[in-house]
Amino acid sequence: MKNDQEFLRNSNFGSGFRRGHGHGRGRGRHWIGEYSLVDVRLVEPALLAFLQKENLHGYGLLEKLEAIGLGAISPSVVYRILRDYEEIGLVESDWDVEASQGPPRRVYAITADGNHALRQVSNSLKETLERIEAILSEIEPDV
Amino acid sequence: MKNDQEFLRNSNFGSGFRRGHGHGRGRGRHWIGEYSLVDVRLVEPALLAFLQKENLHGYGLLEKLEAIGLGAISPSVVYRILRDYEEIGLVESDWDVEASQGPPRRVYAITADGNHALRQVSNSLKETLERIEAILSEIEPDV
DNA sequence: AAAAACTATGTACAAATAGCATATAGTGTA
DNA sequence: TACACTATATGCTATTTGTACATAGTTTTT
Repeated sequence: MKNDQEFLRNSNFGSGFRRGHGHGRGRGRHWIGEYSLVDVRLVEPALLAFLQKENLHGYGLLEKLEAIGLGAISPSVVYRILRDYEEIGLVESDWDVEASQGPPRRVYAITADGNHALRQVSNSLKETLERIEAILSEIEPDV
Repeated sequence: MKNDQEFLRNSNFGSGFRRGHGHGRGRGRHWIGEYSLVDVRLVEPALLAFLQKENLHGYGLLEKLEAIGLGAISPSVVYRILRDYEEIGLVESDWDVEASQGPPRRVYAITADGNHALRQVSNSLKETLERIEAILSEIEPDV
C-alpha cells in the first residue's frame, strides 16, 4: 500500500513524530520508517547473544546487528553499551593485536556473569515474544 | 533453576540494575524480575490494539494490559500516553455518562488516524517478532 | 600524492522516556 | 469512621539515547 507511505510522511508518525510538545533531537518516536521503538531495546540482548557465540569488536557487532535488521541503531549507542557492560562485568575487552583494516579495535568477550545475564534475558525475551503475539492477535485485519 | 533467582538478587541485574553510575528512580533497567526492558515499549501498540476492538477508559485498558503480562507498567505512563495520543489525534475521549464504581471515567475511542497508525505499528511489530526470534536462535542452550 | 572512502572508537549535549510520589475524588464495605 | 477499590492526573528527575562531532588508521580512487 503506497498510501501508507504517503501517510507516513504527512502524519505525526515517521521520524518526525514527537509526543506532545518537544522538538528537535533526543529519542522521539521511531515506530515506523526508521525502526520500531521496540527495537532499540533489542540491542542489549542481541549483543550478549552475539558475544556468546564469538568474541567480537564493536564494529563487527554493528554489522551483526545490521544483519538482523537493527542497522539503524547509532554506533554510539552500541559502543556505549559495550563500555558500560564492561564496567559492570558482563563483558571483558582487549585490544586486538593483529592489525585490522583501520585503527586498533577493542575485542569483547562475554564473562560468566554475562552468560548468566544472557540466560535471564533469553527467558525475558521469550515472554516478550508471547506478549507481542497477544497484541497482534488483538488486531483485526484491516478496518 | 533456583540459582538464577539467587543471581538475580545478588547481581547488577534485577530491579536494582543501573547502567554505570546513576542511582535512584527514572527508567533504569528492568530486564528481569519486574518486566523486560522491551515490554514498556509494547504499551503504545497494545493500547491502540485494544481500542480498535472496543472503546475503553484508562483503568480498563490498564486491566487489559495486565492480562497480557504488562501489569507492572505504571498507570501514570498509560494515562499520559492516552492524553498525548488524544492531542495528536490518534484517539478521542468523552466522559462516561453512566456512573462507574468510582469517579467519572474518560472513555477513549480510536480515530481513523489511530487505525492508520495501528496498521503501521502492526507491521513494525511483526518485524520485531522476527528480530527477537533471530536473537533467540543465536543463543545456545546453556553454556 | 592528495583526496576520498572505509574501518574503528569514543565524548558531549540535549531532548524524550518513564518510575515514583503525590493529589484528588467517588463508591462500596467492614 | 475507616479502609479498600475504582479512576484520573501532574510534577519531579534520573536515565536513556539520537545527533553531532572528534579522532585516527587503512585502503582505494582520482
